[in-house]
Amino acid sequence: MSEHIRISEAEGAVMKLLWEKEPLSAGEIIERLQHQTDWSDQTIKTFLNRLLNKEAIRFEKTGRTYLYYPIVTRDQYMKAENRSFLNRVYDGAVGLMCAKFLEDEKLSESDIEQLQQLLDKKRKDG
Amino acid sequence: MSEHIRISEAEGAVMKLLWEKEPLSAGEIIERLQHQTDWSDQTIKTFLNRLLNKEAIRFEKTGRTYLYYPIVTRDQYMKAENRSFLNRVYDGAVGLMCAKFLEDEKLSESDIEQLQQLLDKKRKDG
DNA sequence: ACAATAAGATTACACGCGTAAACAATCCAT
DNA sequence: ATGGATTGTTTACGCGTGTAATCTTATTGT
Repeated sequence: MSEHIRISEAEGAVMKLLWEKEPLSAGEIIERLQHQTDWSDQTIKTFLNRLLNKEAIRFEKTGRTYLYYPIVTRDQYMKAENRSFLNRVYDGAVGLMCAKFLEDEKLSESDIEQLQQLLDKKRKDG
Repeated sequence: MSEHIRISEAEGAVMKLLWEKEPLSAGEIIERLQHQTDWSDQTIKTFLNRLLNKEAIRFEKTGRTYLYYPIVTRDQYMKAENRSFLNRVYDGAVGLMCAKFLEDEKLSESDIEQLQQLLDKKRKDG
């Protein structure tokens, strides 16, 4: 069942673009990525192809241009990555993990408030 | 300068043992890991060797037995993994990441309380 | 002292991924 | 219709990793 599609880091960069705006043509994807990275167009095409093979994205051929759409959602991706990270590094100990992040990373005021609200809600009906 | 030692998932399992109790002999490490995994002893020896080469661990030869010690600390490891995960998946957005974890994962009462205290403290003197 | 055993070192191999060149197919412009 | 440009497909290659067999060296029992 859907056999746990694994999206690599570089492939993730492509997916992020498609999650922002869908669909995108190969040209658009290449252009945007070349602003952020130093990948050649061929390299980016490779990633598109691998994502197609993994069925993480699909395309629709409208006349001359291929338009790409994500199949895997950002939410699915984040959830899967979270799980594997949490288990790999923290053996599933969410509390420890969050604590470590809060300890090391800078959070804005609004981040903090937002998290406090989430925690409150979780305490009530979690 | 310490050139960012990258510890793989399987190697991480070895490190975790050494972070729990230090030092350990190869035999002890092999025995413990074979309870948790289905790796052969040779496989585990490979990981020990790679960790030695990466200088993530070291050993002391006391008579016949090699005793292994971690060089990289658990804290260094968690910090590095956190950073790379945060950037890879969330482009550095800690708030978003924590929110996603809180949304998807179960936290115990005490986890929640602990985190709330951390957030309080962070808001004050962060 | 020597054979058996144990422990570490070396070598191996397939697969995913980052990286990209080479090749093929399609379409526009002339 | 044809050649160049565009875009997609195939092939390639080195490195890290999971997986382990084999080789070497050291230790220990007899």
